[in-house]
Amino acid sequence: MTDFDLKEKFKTLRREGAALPKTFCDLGVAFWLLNPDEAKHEPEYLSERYLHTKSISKKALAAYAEKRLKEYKLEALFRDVELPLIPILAEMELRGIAVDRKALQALDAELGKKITALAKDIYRTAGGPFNINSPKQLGQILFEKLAISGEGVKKTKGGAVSTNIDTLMTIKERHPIVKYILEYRELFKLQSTYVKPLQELADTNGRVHTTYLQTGTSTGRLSSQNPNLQNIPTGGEWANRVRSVFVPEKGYAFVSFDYSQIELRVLASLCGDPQMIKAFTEGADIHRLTAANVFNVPIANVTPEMRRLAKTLNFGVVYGMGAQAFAKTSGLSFTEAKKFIDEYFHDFAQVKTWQEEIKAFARTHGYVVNRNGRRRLLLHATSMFRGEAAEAERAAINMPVQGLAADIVKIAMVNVAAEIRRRKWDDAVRMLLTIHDELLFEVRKDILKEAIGVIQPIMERAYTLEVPLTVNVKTGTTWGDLA
DNA sequence: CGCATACGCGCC
DNA sequence: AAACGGCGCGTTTGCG
Repeated sequence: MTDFDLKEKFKTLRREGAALPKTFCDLGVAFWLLNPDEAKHEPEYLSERYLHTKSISKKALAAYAEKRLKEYKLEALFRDVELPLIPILAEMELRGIAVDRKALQALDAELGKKITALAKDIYRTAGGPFNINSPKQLGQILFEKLAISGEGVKKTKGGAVSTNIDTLMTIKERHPIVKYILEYRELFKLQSTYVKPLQELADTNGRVHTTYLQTGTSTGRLSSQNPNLQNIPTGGEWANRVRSVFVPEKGYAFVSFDYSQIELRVLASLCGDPQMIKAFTEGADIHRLTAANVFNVPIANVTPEMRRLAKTLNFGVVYGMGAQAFAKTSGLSFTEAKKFIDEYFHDFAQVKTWQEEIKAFARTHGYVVNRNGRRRLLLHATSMFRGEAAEAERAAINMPVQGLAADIVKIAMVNVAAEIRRRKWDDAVRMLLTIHDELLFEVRKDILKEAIGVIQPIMERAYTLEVPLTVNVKTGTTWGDLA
């Protein structure tokens, strides 16, 4: 079977109780691999774009895709990872994940009361009602009507005063209304983005079914929509209440498996930095190591504050962060931030070397590839607009890292699914969600321990890097209380 | 009225 | 002066 959007077709077949084809080829996925930034993957568009004809021939498109996948050395990734993933995603989407509708209803009501009360506080303090959800109106109230000092407050792209979290935090002590706004924002966000939609989207069995977009990112990751189950709040009291509405079926427990520092391990492997490799190989705390290096202190003398900064630095490096951004997220001055970044690249020189190499590659070739041949076009790498070129360079630095991490998770999903099938655990061990570096399962309680013993090593051996992959396992009775 | 955009914010 | 990679989605606002 050769077609576009096979996942949807597989779902239909499964709903009808029909068997899935043994061999299949998804042209949408194929063309996405060839150029993941291509917005459209419909046959009409692709025929015209690549075959220069208005007539649509799946055969011709398939032949073309096959030729190009071979040329780009993407066949293995396509055949062994992306294609086998399709029926797995179809199964996950069909299965869905259960939400506790009573708990959602109660949370909705509770949030509603809190939000109403906060709105009253805000109107009273502001001297009259306005639309708190309108950044424009809020900005006028804060900086004109209440005349709060706008010192140190950034403007938005459109030129208006920003009212985002950062702004509100900096002016928090300048007026009592600000802390009401902050709390209102948090609760309104939770209610409107999560609590209300989840109730709408739950089916008659109380399960919500996300849709995974296999061709939705430029780096190789999956994305999730309608609802997006990859951005459910985590941490914080209210966020945890939201997460806790996700529950396993009766007789099952949730088990989550998350890769520890997968992107940093990938980075260490790609650049071959001896210190980083040693740290991961020995199971050391990478953020402590970084802190010890950039602060020039022994590991034992690293304070929590030093570690916190080092952690920000480590993540930032993967994204191609500059001093400005580091200063902003860390609270350091620009000069201090720059000093630490320079120190970081001095201590981890191979990271710098690798970044320069990949940037040069992007400039020379107009694209980058990761270890599995996954590619991303970056035609702006040679742009004469500095901002545009810098953006492409950051993408060049990030894609091989994020993309390889994505490959590893996908390979793990394929291998785990195969083992579940081999053991005839299809109904007992259900892969429910994939959240970039984490897989969430619901597992029948009687085989909980056994299933963990099977899944964890498969994930840890999914891919061979220069450093070990480690997977943390947690279990729980809701998604909010995994331990 | 629907639609696109700006803004803001949730996650990895 | 200088915006760190990748996403999806809510509300508001202005447009046709």
